[in-house]
Amino acid sequence: MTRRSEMLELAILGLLHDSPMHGYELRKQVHRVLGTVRAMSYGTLYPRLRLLVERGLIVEAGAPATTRRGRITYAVTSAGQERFQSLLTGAGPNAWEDDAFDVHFAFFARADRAVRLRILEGRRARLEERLAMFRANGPAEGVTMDGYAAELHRHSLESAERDVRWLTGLIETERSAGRRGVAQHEE
Amino acid sequence: MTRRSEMLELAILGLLHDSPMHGYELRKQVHRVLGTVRAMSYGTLYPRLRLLVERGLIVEAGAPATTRRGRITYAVTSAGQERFQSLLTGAGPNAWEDDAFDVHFAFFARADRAVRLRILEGRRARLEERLAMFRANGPAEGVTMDGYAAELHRHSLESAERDVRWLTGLIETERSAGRRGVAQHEE
DNA sequence: CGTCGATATATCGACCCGATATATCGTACG
DNA sequence: CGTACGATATATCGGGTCGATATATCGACG
Repeated sequence: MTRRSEMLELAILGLLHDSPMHGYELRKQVHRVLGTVRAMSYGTLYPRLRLLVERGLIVEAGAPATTRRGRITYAVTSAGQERFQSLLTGAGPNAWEDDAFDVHFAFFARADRAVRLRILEGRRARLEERLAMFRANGPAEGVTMDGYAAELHRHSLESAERDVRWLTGLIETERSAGRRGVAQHEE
Repeated sequence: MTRRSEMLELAILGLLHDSPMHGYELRKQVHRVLGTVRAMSYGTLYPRLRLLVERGLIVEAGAPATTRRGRITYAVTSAGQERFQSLLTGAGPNAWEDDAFDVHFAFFARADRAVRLRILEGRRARLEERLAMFRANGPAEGVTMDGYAAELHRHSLESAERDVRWLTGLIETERSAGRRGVAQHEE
């Protein structure tokens, strides 16, 4: 299991939990959550669905009468539910990376506050680490940069700083909700 | 040549033009331009360097006296320069995508204004297209979204909108510089 | 002079992407 | 009706990327 394939598995299991569907529809949903860029190709999705069936995490669940020819509807099994939970709540440093973070975040309603805080803080730490590295070889240092390279550097820095502020706000919300014993964002 | 490999080739040729270097240093520079996320692994870089040598776009150029054992310094050939220019200025829709756009932008000083404008406008159009798709299946529509999914959606939208404004500013600058016959950002 | 972390290249297996092939469904139009 | 067309839907393949690992040298420090 690579980082990427773990993330895709989490996305598939999480979306199928919301409601059973077939591959084509599933991919559209992944696009919705992840954006067009980081989403999954058919060449990845269909083989993976079969693999998940083999491993007993999902099953073909189409009611033959209502199912159009050529369509295969999938649903999560209880083993799949467990796998989803362990991927979501047992999230390690893999979940700090860009695309994996988004998928985890999208399913935050199904994780408790401790897990949410751990992922948010890990993500923020990762971004700050990257910011430090990025600032270290800015245009001020020995590195030569023309106007465009410097502008790109500035803009990237600004975007990352904005994301850090966003995360800080979310962390603060989780913490204050915890203090008051209120779950503000629950489903 | 896939989209990704074209982008990596552009990055390698462009960075080696600035100054000859060996693979390890080259990768650090790619990291600097692209950020840690979208950069290139060694398993991609080293085979590609050898391929570029085979194709005559770069040469091993280490002065044996000043070169540490085990180091191979590369420099662009004139064929490599031409390839760089054709990749940069002949940029098609591939250059509208996230990582490819960044690399092209980093080398803008070596493209003329017409090319820069074409890439900036293409990039903006791609982002706006994505924004439209993204807005279309927001939380308002039939799609059910809990608080976290909605928050992710909102934040992604905001980031993309910010990038569009950034591009619009850059386009305006290029246009007004053109009108006044001034090349503000030139090296 | 010995150890340790940074520098540097090379290679391999797992597996992801993008393109393509194939077929069916919905529907609009004469 | 029927037929043409775009959207829906699954399947597969080759090219190529990633991440891990192996190997070895350099520089600094005590």
